[in-house]
Amino acid sequence: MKPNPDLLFKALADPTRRALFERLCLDGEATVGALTAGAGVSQPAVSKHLAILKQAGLVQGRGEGRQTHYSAQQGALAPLIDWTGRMNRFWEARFDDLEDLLKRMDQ
Amino acid sequence: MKPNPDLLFKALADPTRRALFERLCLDGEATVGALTAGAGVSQPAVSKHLAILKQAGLVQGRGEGRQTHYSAQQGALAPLIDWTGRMNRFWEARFDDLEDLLKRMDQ
DNA sequence: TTAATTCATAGCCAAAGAGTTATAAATGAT
DNA sequence: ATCATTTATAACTCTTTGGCTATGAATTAA
Repeated sequence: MKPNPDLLFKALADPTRRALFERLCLDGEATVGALTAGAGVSQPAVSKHLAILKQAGLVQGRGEGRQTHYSAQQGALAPLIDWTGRMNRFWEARFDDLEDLLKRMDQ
Repeated sequence: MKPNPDLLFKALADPTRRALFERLCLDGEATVGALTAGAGVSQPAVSKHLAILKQAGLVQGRGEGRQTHYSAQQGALAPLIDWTGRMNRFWEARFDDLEDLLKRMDQ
């Protein structure tokens, strides 16, 4: 239920998968057929990619008749945003230290 | 020189590699030997991972005598932060539309 | 000079991954 | 009831990847 960063990174590492997710983010809901039209791969390939994205918590599928409408899952990127933020923050912390050092040296 | 998101995602998709990068972010510079001690894999494996991280622009190596000091590259995560931000923003846009719709329905 | 240390590269292997075609399962249309 | 459509799964192939050992290249120590 709670998607760890590992699944997210792995899921988004593949360009085809990332393109699918981007499309769902930008254009909203879409059926497998519509997604297959845009992607450069076969329908089974798209279905497999969607399954992986779903497993990672990035998308959800809503069955309606014989077709499945997929959409991006809100908040799914939060762990990624957290992680990148943390890494950046620590770098800035060291940068602040350097600034402090330079300031002290300046006096 | 400008690291595209694909290289970044691919580089950070591997847990060992992500752990190396995290360590460099949190603890600053470290030699290959020191990094190998922490990682659960052989020294050649660490070297290969570092090469990939370097290729992605995530780290840099400073040769000093027979050892190489690696450190996290500042700003390297910017494309990732951009991308996640964009994806999130579009979702929020749709959310705002929904709010507008609900507000209009309310009247 | 010789020996030891540190890192990178080469070469190999097993596992994972992304793609395909074929087909099953479910639904909708005739 | 039959046929068509839509999606998911199965079975397979091929490539990529992450790991290892062995070794080379460069530097430092004895």
